[in-house]
Amino acid sequence: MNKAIQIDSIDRKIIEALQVNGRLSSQELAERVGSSAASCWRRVRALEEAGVLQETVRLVDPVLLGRGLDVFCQIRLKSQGRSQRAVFETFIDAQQDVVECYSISGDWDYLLHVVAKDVADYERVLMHGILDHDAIASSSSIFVLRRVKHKTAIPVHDL
Amino acid sequence: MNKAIQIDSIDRKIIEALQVNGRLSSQELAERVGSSAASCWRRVRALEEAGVLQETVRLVDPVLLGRGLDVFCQIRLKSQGRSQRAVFETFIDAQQDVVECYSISGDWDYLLHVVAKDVADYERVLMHGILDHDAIASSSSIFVLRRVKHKTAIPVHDL
DNA sequence: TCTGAAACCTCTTCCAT
DNA sequence: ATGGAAGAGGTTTCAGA
Repeated sequence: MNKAIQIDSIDRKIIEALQVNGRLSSQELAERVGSSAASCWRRVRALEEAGVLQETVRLVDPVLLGRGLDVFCQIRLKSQGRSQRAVFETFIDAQQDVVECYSISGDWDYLLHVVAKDVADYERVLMHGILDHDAIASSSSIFVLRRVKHKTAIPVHDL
Repeated sequence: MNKAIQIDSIDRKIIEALQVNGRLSSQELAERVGSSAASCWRRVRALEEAGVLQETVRLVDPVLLGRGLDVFCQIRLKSQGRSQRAVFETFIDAQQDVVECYSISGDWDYLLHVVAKDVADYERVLMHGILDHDAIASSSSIFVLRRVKHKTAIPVHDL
């Protein structure tokens, strides 16, 4: 991990390919990027050690798993002190229904992405889970009507 | 795809495990869920065919790839008509820097998740990319100061 | 539904370039 | 640093019980 690395155009293609299909073998990568399997294998290992390539995960269909409601929830804390924030973040980390949490600029302190079963379930998560926390002053929920685009791959065309 | 499926507690464990590590073999899955490799392999295939298990993707470190700035951008369209929305969504789908787009309830029509290099890059993406689009009436940007939590796995403990 | 075994693929190293 | 070759080891897939 965390050894500096120089990324060339072949690395770029490897990263691009693995972000879309994390199961490609060195052989398959080699064919796509125009190199050899051994070379690709070495590059992938180097990119892993540098921390560029992280976990391989399986994506799932939330609707089929009964988690059809996405909500973004903005949170304001009573105080923005370091300890207050640390306690809140530890608390959020333990909340299974909160899949993402960002510290943000502007009127609110945090933006949460909550994955709920339905509105009733969200009410439960929010009122009897999140908002029960002492540190929270107020919140505002943005309900997702539809996922228009949902990618995990970040662009690397301009390295 | 899309054949209805009954998910039992072993399927649940398989989904849980693959959401965290998408490279687990049938053998490894079998050990974790207390079943046989062949059985796990059949279950995984059934879950894939049902559409529950989707792609396997490799996650990357955005900072090491020069994409250290996340911004959430709320968009209001000039009109919410069907064709206006369709045109906008097609446009957004083509924008590499927009990794997520949600149609939302409330004061705004869409919530975009943009991954930019830095503030100057975001200004370019927003002003000379997104806001150039005719359909947009106004926008408001929420800058991410820090990723506190960022999971791709959704909870399945309560199926 | 499981076990076992065959066929297949992949990882990993070594070596010559 | 690269590509080719090759053995060890793991994975998929299909019989047969």
